[in-house]
Amino acid sequence: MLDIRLLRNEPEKVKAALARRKEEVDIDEILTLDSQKREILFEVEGLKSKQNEVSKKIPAMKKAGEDVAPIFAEMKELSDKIKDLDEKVRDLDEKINTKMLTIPNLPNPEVPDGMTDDDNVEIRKFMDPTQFAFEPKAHWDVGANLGILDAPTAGKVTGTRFTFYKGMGARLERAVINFYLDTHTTESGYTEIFPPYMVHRRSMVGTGQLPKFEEDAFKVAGTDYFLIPTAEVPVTNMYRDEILDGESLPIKHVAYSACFRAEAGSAGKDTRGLIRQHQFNKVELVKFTKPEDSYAELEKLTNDAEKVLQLLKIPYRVVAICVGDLGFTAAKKYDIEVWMPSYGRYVEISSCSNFEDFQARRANIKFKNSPKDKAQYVHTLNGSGVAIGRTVAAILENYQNEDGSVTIPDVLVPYMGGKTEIR
RNA sequence: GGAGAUGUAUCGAAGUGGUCAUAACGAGCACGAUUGGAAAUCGUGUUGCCGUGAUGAGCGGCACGUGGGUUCAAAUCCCACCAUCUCCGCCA
Repeated sequence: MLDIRLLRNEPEKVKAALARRKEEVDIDEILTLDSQKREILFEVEGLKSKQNEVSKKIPAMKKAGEDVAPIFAEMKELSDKIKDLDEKVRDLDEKINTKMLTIPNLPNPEVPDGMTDDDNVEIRKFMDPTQFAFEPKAHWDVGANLGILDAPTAGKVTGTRFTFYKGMGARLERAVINFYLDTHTTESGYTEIFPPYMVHRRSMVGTGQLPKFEEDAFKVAGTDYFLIPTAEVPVTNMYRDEILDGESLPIKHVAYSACFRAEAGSAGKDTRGLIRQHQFNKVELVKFTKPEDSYAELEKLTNDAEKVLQLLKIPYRVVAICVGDLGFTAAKKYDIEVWMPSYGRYVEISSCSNFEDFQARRANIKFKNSPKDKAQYVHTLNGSGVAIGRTVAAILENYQNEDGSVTIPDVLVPYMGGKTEIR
């Protein structure tokens, strides 16, 4: 959420920033509602002040035996007026709030222009795309041939966009999860969290999934719970409505979770394989920082995510996301994309974002440097560190051999019970 | 799922309709006094949000788990919901 005072004080700046994203938001309408609200607020607060003043005198008057009936009548009138105006303020507040919650974050000025992923800018590369002396297969064929991935059975049991992992496939998924968690906790200093996979509405609003994108989420019937689309939601909301000690910042968490996405707008896209599933595994990195540190921390977070791919020796590149591809909540974002031979291109495996105070304002997460300081909003950041299913897909494709077997990356061998290949 | 209890500042906790929420009392924390230094002791200070104002001071409003209601007036009375604890039931 943006600061409404920013809208009041610098409406042109806000409009210009939103225009870069080609977002149509009626700022002036919000400002009109806001000034109406403040006008009524001013009036009703004056009336309340009077009400308080008179109420204080009543006990003494009663004690003195004075007739309070006329005052009661007068106060009743005042009280009714206050209730009426309070309701108007409440209505206006709700309208303003609803609109504010649907305004996306303002992009950082450094974010490149452009509306599609073609406009994203490559920043750096690790290794070259894998070269094969034979015709490489797509991971869904590699997995099916080895009997370790089984989409048809998932179709029978659940539906499309689900997969059974079997045998060494299941083991590989678990190995990658543990390798990522171990690396981020022991080498990069993140504290591990294992969060709930369901959250209530307020948490989804806190991180920005709601109210605008309800169709993307799975809602649990008969409850107010949503299946989490990413561990970012429960982990960020751990600190909702809290004022943190500045000494404790930055807070760094790593969380494994299953993630659930309705993929409402993706019909027909990436229908085969592990790339786009309704349920997938992900290890997520989440940071809470002081405002002045957040951009340096974004670089570090991106590097932390890259590190696991370097250790796995999978070719990847990092791109700076353009304005139009930023998503709703980010002020700046890097994607890490792995080389996927079946796609003949790089495919996103991680998004690392700085939300600045956009989520912190929604979720009301603040910090103080000392008890005397005024509380201010933290900056929140997160990034995949990284997606598990897409990692497994990348391993099956980049590490495949001509005979259909797959070599296990060295760093995963201990996690695979010493096995060096799947065949 | 059933029964009961609880929810007040950083923590414990008092307050059961008004003149004790500038929240008693105790502890913590910060600063000061005292001390060679410390402990102890004494003193002062110590929530957040909104409006106005300059992001200051000051002034006003709001907040006693959350949301409603009754009343001239609600921490206090009523209703609903949420969370925690205890017991029972069920269960991995």
